[in-house]
Amino acid sequence: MTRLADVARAAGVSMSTASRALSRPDLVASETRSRVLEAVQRLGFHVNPAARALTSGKTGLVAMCVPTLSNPFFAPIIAGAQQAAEAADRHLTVVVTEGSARREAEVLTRLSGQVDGFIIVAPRGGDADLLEFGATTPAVIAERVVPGLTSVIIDTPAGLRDLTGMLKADGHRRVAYLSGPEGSWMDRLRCDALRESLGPNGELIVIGPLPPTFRAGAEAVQGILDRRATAVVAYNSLLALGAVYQLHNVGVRVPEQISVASADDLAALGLGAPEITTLRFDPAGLGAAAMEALMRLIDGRPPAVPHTRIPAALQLGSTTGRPATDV
Amino acid sequence: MTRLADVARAAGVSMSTASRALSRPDLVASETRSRVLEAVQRLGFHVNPAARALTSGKTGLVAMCVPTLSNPFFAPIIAGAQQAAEAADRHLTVVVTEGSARREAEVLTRLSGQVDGFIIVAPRGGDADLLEFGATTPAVIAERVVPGLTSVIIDTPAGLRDLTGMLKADGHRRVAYLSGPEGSWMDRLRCDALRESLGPNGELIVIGPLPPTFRAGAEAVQGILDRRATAVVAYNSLLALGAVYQLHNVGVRVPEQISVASADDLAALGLGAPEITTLRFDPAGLGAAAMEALMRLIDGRPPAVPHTRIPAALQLGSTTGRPATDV
DNA sequence: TTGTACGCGTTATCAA
DNA sequence: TTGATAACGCGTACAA
Repeated sequence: MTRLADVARAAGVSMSTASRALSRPDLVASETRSRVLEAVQRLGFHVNPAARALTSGKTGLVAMCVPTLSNPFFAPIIAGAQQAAEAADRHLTVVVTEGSARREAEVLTRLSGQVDGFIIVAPRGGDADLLEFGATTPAVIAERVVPGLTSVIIDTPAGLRDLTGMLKADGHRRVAYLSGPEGSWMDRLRCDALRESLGPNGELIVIGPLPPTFRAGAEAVQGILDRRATAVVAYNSLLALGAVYQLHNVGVRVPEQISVASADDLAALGLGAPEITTLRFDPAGLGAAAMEALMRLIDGRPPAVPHTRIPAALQLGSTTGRPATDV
Repeated sequence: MTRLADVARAAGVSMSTASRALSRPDLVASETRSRVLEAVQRLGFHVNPAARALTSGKTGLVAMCVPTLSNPFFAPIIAGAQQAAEAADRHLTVVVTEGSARREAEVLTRLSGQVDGFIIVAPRGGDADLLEFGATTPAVIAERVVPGLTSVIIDTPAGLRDLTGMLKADGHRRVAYLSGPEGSWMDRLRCDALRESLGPNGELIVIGPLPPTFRAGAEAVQGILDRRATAVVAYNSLLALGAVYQLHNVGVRVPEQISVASADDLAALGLGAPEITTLRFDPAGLGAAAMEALMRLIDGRPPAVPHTRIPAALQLGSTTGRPATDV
């Protein structure tokens, strides 16, 4: 392993100059700098992250806390963050909190000091706890807004308002919402957006909280039929697909009798075999944006925008339409 | 941040004794050791990985390479490995290779020297390359066997032989296999197991390679019908579910006309709404076993077993049965 | 069995 | 703009 000392010797400068040429190039005469960089190239030098961490306190490691890996929604978010980290020569470590506020707090405590910062995805902890934590450690929140912290979200509520507009225009008034996992902040926001945009003439029937699975979607169908909804909006595509499947099974035609749509897009699972009306967005972009914001925080620069919104566009499928019967 | 020096002072011993009590407990008097451990607990001490890395060369970071995060099969494997790492005070960094042998090689090169070892899941590289890499860096292979390297696999081939036995007993002779992603070593193994256990009187119709998605499963149905298979075995549950869905759509009854089964178990997605006949196993156990084997390798201890097999048990569902028509 | 003293590779402080 | 030097926190000969 070639060390910085070797580079310094080869370039005929002191170690401190060599170090500066790499980490603070602006503080070094350009001629000196190029001599150092040339030596770095020639010797194939890479800084030793451990040694750097020891003095600078920055480990080059960033932690991402996710509630679960079972929900495939998080997969592309992680992948996006990981690529952004890689591009910046950092490592990403993923920790699963199992959707438990307690375990989330434990993880944050245990890891702080071990990593340079956190991306906390869909946190379950209270605003106050998160705010306090974010005051001492660089942290970016994803899929939730905590006033006072940097956050990145996908604007599914806006997309749902578009969706509701379309459903209303099609004549739907009783809409069932297959709600997401318990404790999900984003779920509440989506639910609120639906209820509000449905307006006083509509009725939102909330079914759940539900695990975001195919099976739960199928099992929710009875409730949907009992409550005479003409449209169903599901928290995610697995729920929606399960509902479509079961509606099929019991002989209800989609969309002639009941429309089905989903609030998120699990395109990666290739779930769109019946082209479900859904929201389309860029989850990897969410991950990358969060990582970039976090890196600014770590470097002491202010984040470009405190709250980033990734747009979610309504994508029409074949599972929504005008209801045959008006209730 | 509490340092080892603080622990030593609190326990009334020297730093080197405190250090030994943690890394080489057997070299320390049991009474001293417990005093140190008590102080560690009380002060909430965690070693500084950077400092340790500087002297020991071990970073406490382990990398797990997975082909993709889109396939939910890998999620519980990652979670299992992550928990094992956490239990051993190590970090796990997940890197995605996109199923590309080139990117896989790049990742391994880039990260070696940055991490203590690798868990390479379903690698795409050639045996020789992997063997060469494993000779210089601690590495455990998951879901593939490379002679000369430590590996951990789920024994789906054995499970598939059980499944074939049942299908044969039910009178099936023409079985379609919805094959998995291109380049998957395990896919070949599963395919071979099916063909072999089907015997000379049976016929295996391979459809694919296919992306492991719901949509691909649905789209494969036409081929299944054209080739007059009476049973379908899918590489994973998403494919199987897509097939069941589409068979429904075109009016083919399952299992009366066609049986459907899956070679892996995506229980976490709640995909079992129609209880698909599938193999049941413990993917988190795979991840944990891989991590434990790797930690032995890193510590210079021989792995307990060179090739670990996680059992896969046949789990009967409602999608398989005796075929109505014999061909 | 325990303690002393040094080195790991880098960054930061301060003086030149 | 550059150089000397002192940390950073821990492991480990070596000595006791």
